Amino acid sequence: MSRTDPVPTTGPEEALGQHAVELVRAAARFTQTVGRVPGAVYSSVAWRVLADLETDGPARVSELAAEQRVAQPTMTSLIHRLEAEAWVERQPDPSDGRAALVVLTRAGSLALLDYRRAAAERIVPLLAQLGAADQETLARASELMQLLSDLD
Amino acid sequence: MSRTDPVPTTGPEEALGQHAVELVRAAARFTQTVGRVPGAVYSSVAWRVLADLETDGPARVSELAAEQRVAQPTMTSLIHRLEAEAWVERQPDPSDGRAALVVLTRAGSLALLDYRRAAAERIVPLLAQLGAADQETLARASELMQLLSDLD
DNA sequence: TTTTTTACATAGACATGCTATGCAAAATCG
DNA sequence: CGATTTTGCATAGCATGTCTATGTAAAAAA
Repeated sequence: MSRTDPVPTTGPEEALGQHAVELVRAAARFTQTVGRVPGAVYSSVAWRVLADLETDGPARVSELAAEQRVAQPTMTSLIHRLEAEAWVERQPDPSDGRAALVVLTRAGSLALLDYRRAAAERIVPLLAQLGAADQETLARASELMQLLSDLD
Repeated sequence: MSRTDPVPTTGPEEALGQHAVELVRAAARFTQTVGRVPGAVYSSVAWRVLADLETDGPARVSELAAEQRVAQPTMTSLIHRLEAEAWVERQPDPSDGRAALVVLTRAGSLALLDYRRAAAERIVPLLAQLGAADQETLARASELMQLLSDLD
């Protein structure tokens, strides 16, 4: 198979598809390059779990796995790591002997606060280089991306 | 350390910071939930490397690492995996005996095409549920996220 | 020509993700 | 009510993805 033969491109009727692919690419690249917080060891899933626990209170492992779209064993091992950091605690669920309730600790809240501070420090200078209209566009896009994530 | 003591929140002057954190969170979650293509084994970095090779032609390992904001050994091992898939080839750089030029193969182009098709199939139905104005907002946000990634 | 720098590979560590499977508790069924 | 099925989580085992530290060979500089 030669490297020089052209590969057919998509037709002009698929503008929405190209927008879709472009959006995923841009969001992934943005997450990769801008969204990395210096010194942060854990993935964005970890921080979103902590944020969800802060917002919604204690939750089961399987609930967290479903929310974050990861397999249950993946969430089990993440929770174990967060437990080792003392950022969450595991409590028995009084209404179900099989389940465990994952609870955010104060140390977890503080770690989340530090993470958010570091993320803001990193990104605000970039956003500040944009005009007000573009900043507004990105704010609205945040809502839309959240909405699409929920739709999924 | 109790779990119930409140953690102080940020002041009202930091609206831009909250927007910044929200944007990162939304982009990361969108990438995690919507951007996952069923059956895709490799990370989004892998697909972006292939896309960059397609757009810009052969590149060195260290160039690719810098572009994707990963360490050089990370890119080395990724290129080895892509080479095992026959999606890229390594060619000696005629002008530098140390360097290796990474070249996209036709199989790599086809794999990229399949990936884009699968991604579009996954995301277009979601985008189609939005109004034209929101679709336009997301298209502009794609450009802005790319711009911010480049600024970084 | 010798030294330093550069480009890439290797080693080793750990996080993140998956599937398959095990175990114990809850729920269901006969 | 006892037996079976389902459910919630843990464990095992594997591959990817990421890092830092270090090695090697070629190029560049001294």
